Amino acid sequence: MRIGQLAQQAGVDIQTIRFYERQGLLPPPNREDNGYRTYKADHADKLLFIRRCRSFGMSLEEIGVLQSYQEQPQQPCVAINELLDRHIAQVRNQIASLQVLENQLMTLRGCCDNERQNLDCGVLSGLLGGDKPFS
Amino acid sequence: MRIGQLAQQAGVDIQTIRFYERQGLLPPPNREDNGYRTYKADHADKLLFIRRCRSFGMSLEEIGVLQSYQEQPQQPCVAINELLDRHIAQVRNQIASLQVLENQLMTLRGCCDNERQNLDCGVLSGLLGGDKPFS
DNA sequence: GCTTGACCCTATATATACTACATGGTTTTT
DNA sequence: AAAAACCATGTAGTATATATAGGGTCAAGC
Ligand SMILES: [Zn+2]
Ligand SMILES: [Zn+2]
Ligand SMILES: [Zn+2]
Ligand SMILES: [Zn+2]
Repeated sequence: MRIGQLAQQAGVDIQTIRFYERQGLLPPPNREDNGYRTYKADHADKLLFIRRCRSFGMSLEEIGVLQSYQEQPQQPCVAINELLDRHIAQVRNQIASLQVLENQLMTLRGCCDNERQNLDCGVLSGLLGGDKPFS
Repeated sequence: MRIGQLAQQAGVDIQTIRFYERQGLLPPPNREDNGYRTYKADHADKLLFIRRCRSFGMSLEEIGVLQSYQEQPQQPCVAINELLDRHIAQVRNQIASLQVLENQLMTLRGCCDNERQNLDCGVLSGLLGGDKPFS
């Protein structure tokens, strides 16, 4: 299988596959005489694993760690679950931060009724910080 | 005022000020004979405006647009409020995406009880995609 | 006069996870 | 044979800074 086929199969850009190889997430495939990469089913599996982890928002570094766990089948899986727990905690932190931000933004938005000049815009005043609409 | 003073006053790294200047968000200040930048109160105001916008999660590009509105005091402020509305909508989209992700992650987390080997870890199986715990 | 430390300058590299381009070689199709 | 499609490497771009390298400037103390 050449890189274009693999890319189409996995729904990934060709460049992305080469990028994962450079990052050490995909092992370097064999090369044909002309230098073309040739992949086997194993590579396709690994690529799908990466993409699946990415769809869960994991970083490439986290994915690399998970791969190393995969290569130690006898080890207790506590480390895997801890990694996932940290990842979930981080997602929750992001959500919480964004919710705080959303509230601040709505307060700011409430400072203008949309029918003024830029000079008197409550939103712009709020951003300038002169009058403080926030406690 | 030199760059170090301005940085301390605004609670910003010196590099960040130079970075904003390169990005066109801060006007190039005058230089002393030795090449040192000298700032006035106006610069401090502009820097605080940028930082305040950043604390609301706005991009540097959005901030640039807001600055251009600021320089047109007579224009109706509708554009400002629309920019803010778009920004709020984007924050809400991010929150929604992250909440979907959080649910998926919790489902995945429920696939393992923490007391197995990596080989049998439900989390790892879920990431490998062989058995599909998701609809 | 000289050293030390604090401050300033530019230019470049790093982080993330790709994506796009430039340039050139190879294969396949027409 | 020519054109289209594919592959290769290497570079640069995205966003928002932060960090480092290597060097110039300035004020104080000895
Ligand atoms: Zn994570
Ligand atoms: Zn307004
Ligand atoms: Zn925005
Ligand atoms: Zn497990």
